[in-house]
Amino acid sequence: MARCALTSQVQIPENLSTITRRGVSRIISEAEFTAMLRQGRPLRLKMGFDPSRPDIHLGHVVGLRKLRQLQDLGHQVILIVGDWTAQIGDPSGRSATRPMLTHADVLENAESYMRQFFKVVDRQRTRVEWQSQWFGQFTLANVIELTSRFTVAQFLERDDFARRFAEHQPIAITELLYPLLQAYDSVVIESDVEFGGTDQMFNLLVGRELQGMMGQTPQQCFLMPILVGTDGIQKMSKSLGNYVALEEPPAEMYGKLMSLPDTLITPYYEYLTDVPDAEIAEITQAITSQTANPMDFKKRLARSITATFHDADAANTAEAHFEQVVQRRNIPDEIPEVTLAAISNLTINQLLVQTNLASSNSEARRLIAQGAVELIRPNGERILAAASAALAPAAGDVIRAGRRRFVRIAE
RNA sequence: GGAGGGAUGGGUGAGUGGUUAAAGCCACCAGACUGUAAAUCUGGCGCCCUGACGGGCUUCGCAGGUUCGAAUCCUGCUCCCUCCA
Repeated sequence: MARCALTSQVQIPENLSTITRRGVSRIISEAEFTAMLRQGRPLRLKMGFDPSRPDIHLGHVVGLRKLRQLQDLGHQVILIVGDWTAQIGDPSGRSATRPMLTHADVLENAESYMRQFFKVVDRQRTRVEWQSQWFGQFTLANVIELTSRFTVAQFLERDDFARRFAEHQPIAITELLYPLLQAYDSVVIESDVEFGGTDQMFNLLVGRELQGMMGQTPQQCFLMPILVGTDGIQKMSKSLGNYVALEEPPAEMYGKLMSLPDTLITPYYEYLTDVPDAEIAEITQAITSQTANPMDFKKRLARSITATFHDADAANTAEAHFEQVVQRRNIPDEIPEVTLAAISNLTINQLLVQTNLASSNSEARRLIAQGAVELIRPNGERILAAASAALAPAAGDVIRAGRRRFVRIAE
């Protein structure tokens, strides 16, 4: 509805709480923001990203959905590609010398990022700006002018700087520059509202302050809650391996969502779906009172999210796959194959390694000892592999190693 | 410029000459159970040989050395952190 009316006026919703509360950790300042919304002019919504890490996962989606909601009311997203800082490379972390990204890498990463970004955000109402447009001409004089506005003490206030300083962890000088560059972006595009996770609060506030110093109306800061990853403990992040990527294949996406601890069902509904608040309250109630099986809510969640990033068919297929393989322990429809010739004369151990069901001979031995390996005949007969006995697989048989690893023997 | 501290298996972190393939925790894998790849419980978790018992090899920043024996001691190097100036 709103999205087809590109030229229409900005809408002002009567009930702002969907915008200002759900999936929002904090707005600085909420009063100023609602006043801005009521002005009825299209707001410039700033969102930046660093094309050194092109993968988007569900943790990022919380904020992207908020952008989309505001776009649907007629506001404008300005996506800033941090190509300039990305080419320097990220100084943080101990991964010593990260190779400098080439211009081609940056372009490629940016393209990949945007492909994912626009699965949620409306491309029609988005303007893309590259940081190099303004930082390309920056001189040392500009840098000095910019850095002179803040003090080291101010910057050491930032949570992670303070923590790392206290713990004697390294802080690179360039890292201190990051908030400044990000803040300057806000000035250049005259941002009205900037979005980021709660861990971005400091950076967003520097932008707000700098704009004020430069005589602009300070931007509002939208802090998105940190999404807890599939481990149920730490924030979703690629390096922790507890993430669900947007470009994950459907079955993988669905399965990862089913591995969420039950406690995460409610927040995921709240942050990642349009299921109404009242209904989420009912779900929460049903789970806490144990009147329903949480698995069913989780299935619905997994289906819904998978459908968003793929489509309804893919989501249904993923669910069928899950029920078949995980719940009923049957063989999946599509599994890798090896030819009988390729594995003849191999011991069971070697066979498992050859077919990637085990990473090493020792691993294969362990799996067998643990009773994880079996041969499944076309007629359904299952023969558990024992360390001493030969398996003698024939064409058409399937070898299973653990719950989810299979290989079929072809002619 | 000076002084001190540190580098251990995917992560964290014990270990200061042999009982250490290296504690504990996390992650991961498997099995049981089940309501799911949830939860819980049990086991495993360097590589190679072995049906097993067992054996062999490699590993504690890098390179040398001392010793019957080194993650542990010595020398040099690389990298990191802190404090003083």
